[in-house]
Amino acid sequence: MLKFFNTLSRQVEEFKPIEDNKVRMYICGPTVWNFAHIGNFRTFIFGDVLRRYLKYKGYELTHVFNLTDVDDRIINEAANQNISIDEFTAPFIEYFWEDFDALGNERPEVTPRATQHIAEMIEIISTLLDNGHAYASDGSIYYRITAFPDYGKLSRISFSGNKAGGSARVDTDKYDKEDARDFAIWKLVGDDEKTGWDAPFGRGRPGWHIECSAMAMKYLGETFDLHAGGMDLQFPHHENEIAQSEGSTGKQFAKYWIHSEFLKIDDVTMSKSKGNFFTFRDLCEQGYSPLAIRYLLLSVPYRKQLNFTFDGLQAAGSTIDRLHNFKRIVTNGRVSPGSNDNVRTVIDKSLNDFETAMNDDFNTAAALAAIHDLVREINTVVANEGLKADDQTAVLGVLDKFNSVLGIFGGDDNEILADEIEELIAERQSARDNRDFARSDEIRDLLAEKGIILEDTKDGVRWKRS
RNA sequence: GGCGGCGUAGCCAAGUGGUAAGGCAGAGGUCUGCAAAACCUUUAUUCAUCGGUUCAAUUCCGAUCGCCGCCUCCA
Repeated sequence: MLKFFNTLSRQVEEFKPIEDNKVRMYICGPTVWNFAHIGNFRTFIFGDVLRRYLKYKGYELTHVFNLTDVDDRIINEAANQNISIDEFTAPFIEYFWEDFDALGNERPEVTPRATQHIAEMIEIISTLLDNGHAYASDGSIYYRITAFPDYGKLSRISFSGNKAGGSARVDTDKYDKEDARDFAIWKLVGDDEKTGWDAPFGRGRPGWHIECSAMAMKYLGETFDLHAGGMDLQFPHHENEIAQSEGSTGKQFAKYWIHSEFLKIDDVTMSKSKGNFFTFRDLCEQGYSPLAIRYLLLSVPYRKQLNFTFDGLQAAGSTIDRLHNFKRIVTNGRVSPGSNDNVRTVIDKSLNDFETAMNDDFNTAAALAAIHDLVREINTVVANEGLKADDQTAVLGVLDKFNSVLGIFGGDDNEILADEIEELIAERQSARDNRDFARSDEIRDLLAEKGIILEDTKDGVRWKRS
């Protein structure tokens, strides 16, 4: 039974989708030209684990992940360069998916773009104008928060707490709004501007939040199961999505909301000014593997701030090596026929612990501990009595299950070596048998140059890629 | 000023009203012609500090200290 923390109710609840076997889920993606820092990727990796676990639980999934290509900087930059928005954003989008894939994420079912859903946004805005949830003022269309009494139910932000001194920052003089909290849903640009879209209420650009309301309801329906995203989006973005969507339909928007926490870097906030702003590619260029980055980012449960350090990344790399080694040893190890009851017990316990942990608000730290327990126990069996054939199949089977959720074992590494290399390995073995260590060391060095590392064990020689 | 989160071994961290998961690093060991790798074992009388409740608190309550996020534009 899957339980997790629902931001709406502020408590851990059992997950019950609207339809028994289907989950409709929306995750806010990045602005396409400003996505690359590692904090964002924690959100995307958690979103990926979320979708994989729902599939693991047998749900048929429709997962919408939007790419924001409407923002002032994009529109203005494209206009400056005298190219279309699509032409401007295409390279950024391609770059994004490369990173997304390299981190081992599955592509969501639907990946809509805001610029292709302007008509749907206009429709919602028209409804909101008609039913009194929006008004035109000072060249823009604003959402009327006083018309939506539920406003603030997600983030529980109390505007009355803002004080005039200190940090109050709602500047009521700046715009001609009825209420300081009202936010723009359509920003008029005037007829002479090239950059905008025609609408019944005037040529303009959509506000930030309306795109997600439009795309979520288009692909998932007016009410759907699950909406996720980073903590930074909880307010105002998600609060405003609710206001717009529920204001226009009168129905509940998303039943469950999940927000993942952000990163600290060496205990301080990540920011460009602090010089601790990393992108995924920065880290790859420094030699850290994508799987190590993935492991680190999901090793701490999503609701905790994760303290990102290079020591931690190094440690994650070692851990990933150990897990991959384990899979390699089980895959390539010699086995005798039959099975071992103890091994079955270990496997069952590990799988049970894993699912219990994931069911408990996606406790990935505890889920990983269940995997490590399995690794240790099975390694001991391999070292002592050796693995039986049926157990080998069962262990690999459970590893596949873990991997289908967490994606940390990478692809199939049951690689076949070139004949020439196999021959060298065999030749070295016979040289060792003849105590011709000069020749055997020579071959070992030769293979090392080719990126093949040999390991002598009591069960014979093993190899791996360096 | 308002709201929320966090503080557990050298590091990253899970967790619970009944006496501390897991990983990394370290130490010891096994294996080995050597080396490397791999594997195994091991590492907190204690959970920021001080009070309180309780038979019992790291876990509940209060205070203090420290750290982080949101409350503004842009997305």
